[in-house]
Amino acid sequence: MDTTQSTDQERSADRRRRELLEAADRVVLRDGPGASMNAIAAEAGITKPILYRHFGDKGGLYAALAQRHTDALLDSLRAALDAPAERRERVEATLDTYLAAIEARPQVYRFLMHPAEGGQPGGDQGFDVGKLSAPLLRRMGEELGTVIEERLDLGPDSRRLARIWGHGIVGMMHAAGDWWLGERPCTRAELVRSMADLLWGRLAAAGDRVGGPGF
Amino acid sequence: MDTTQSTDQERSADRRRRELLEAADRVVLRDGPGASMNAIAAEAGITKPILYRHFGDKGGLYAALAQRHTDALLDSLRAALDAPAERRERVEATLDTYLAAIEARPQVYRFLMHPAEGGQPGGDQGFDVGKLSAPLLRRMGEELGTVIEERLDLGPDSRRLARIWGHGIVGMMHAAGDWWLGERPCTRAELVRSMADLLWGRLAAAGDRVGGPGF
DNA sequence: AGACTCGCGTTACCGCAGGTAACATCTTAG
DNA sequence: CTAAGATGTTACCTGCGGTAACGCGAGTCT
Repeated sequence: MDTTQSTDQERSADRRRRELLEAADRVVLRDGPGASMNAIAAEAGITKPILYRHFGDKGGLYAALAQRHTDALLDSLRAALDAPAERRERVEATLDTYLAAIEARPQVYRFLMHPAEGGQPGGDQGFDVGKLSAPLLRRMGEELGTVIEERLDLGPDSRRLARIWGHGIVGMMHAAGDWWLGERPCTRAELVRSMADLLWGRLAAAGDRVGGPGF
Repeated sequence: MDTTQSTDQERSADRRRRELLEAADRVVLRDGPGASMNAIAAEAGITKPILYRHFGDKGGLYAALAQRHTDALLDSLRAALDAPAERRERVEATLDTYLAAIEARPQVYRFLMHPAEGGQPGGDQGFDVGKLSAPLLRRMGEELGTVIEERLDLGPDSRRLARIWGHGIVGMMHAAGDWWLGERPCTRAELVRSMADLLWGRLAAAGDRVGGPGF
């Protein structure tokens, strides 16, 4: 009945859990975001119900996997953000870190980016709009927002402003990165510089083109 | 055999197509992005195979639906972008237009945003990373990039820069909007202002907070 | 008129995915 | 030796995307 002497079994369960997650990782890396539970179970050398015992449902496995990668990526990003350098340099390093990560393992990040679909037939209608849209993006946005708020002096509304900017910048990074991955229109460094330029207000500062639209 | 006298049937087919799309629209509006083909067919008062005859597969219906909304939204955005006003005002109007749209019909835009999942079992493995990720986002990004390039004088690399910025800004808008829809941390106007501030370089211009991190 | 095609629509089915119930087994405690 | 409980299995259910095969009414050709 007591909960104190379960260390042994918990250890074992945790180890299995990690093994399963690593297997899932391999499958996702190979098959992309559409990896099926069957495939993951097979890769782990077991069968489906075990996966479900460990993770509840596919969303659970998704969440666990997402947390692993999100943690890892966030650590890298934090390191870039905390580097002792000029702000511009830190921002560029952060952007580059993110892009390097998605460039190295695109399948994984494609898997992480979109929602779990959900849609239980018998259950609720699910009006929680965008509630659990993309965990990685959300966490990155929050994190970046926190960092911005910690580091910068933004006046009275700093909290709100920082969070908005956090999510906004992450979204910019993500969308531009996704597009860049598909089309490869330039080098990573160029992309980084261009995005930093955008954040540095070059859009606002640029001159109008001569001969405007029609008039 | 000839292809000239098919106007009548084409009219009819087009009308049915439109009806089906409107039905699909209603269902997506009600059931969210997980709307099933069966549900859509039922809503339209017909059965599945007809949908497949008209749209090929779910991706086809998805594409058709996406095009409708994307066209409509892009028209609104172009209008905001083309308004005879200061650049800052136009940017704010554009952001606000987008946010108003997703606020008005969140389900629809949630449906539009994420990929079709794909994953044909017998066919290719699908290594086209992010190729067809989110049509709406991509089109908006391209469109905005074009507009930026047309309007602004950005020096030698204007084409590349404009496209990057287009996709980046759209991503920012999307991510911040998605987060805002879920949490509603502030009014729409505040969000718009904050994002415009970001684009106007306030991040770069802000002062460091007194007493930095640990040192 | 009668046969022929052809667009529109149906029922019934396949394969596969997520998810579960029920059974088998191996270890460990008393 | 027996009882409990984790570990793993097979076999199954549901629902979805997608398809094949058939039914039917309207125009067309001879």
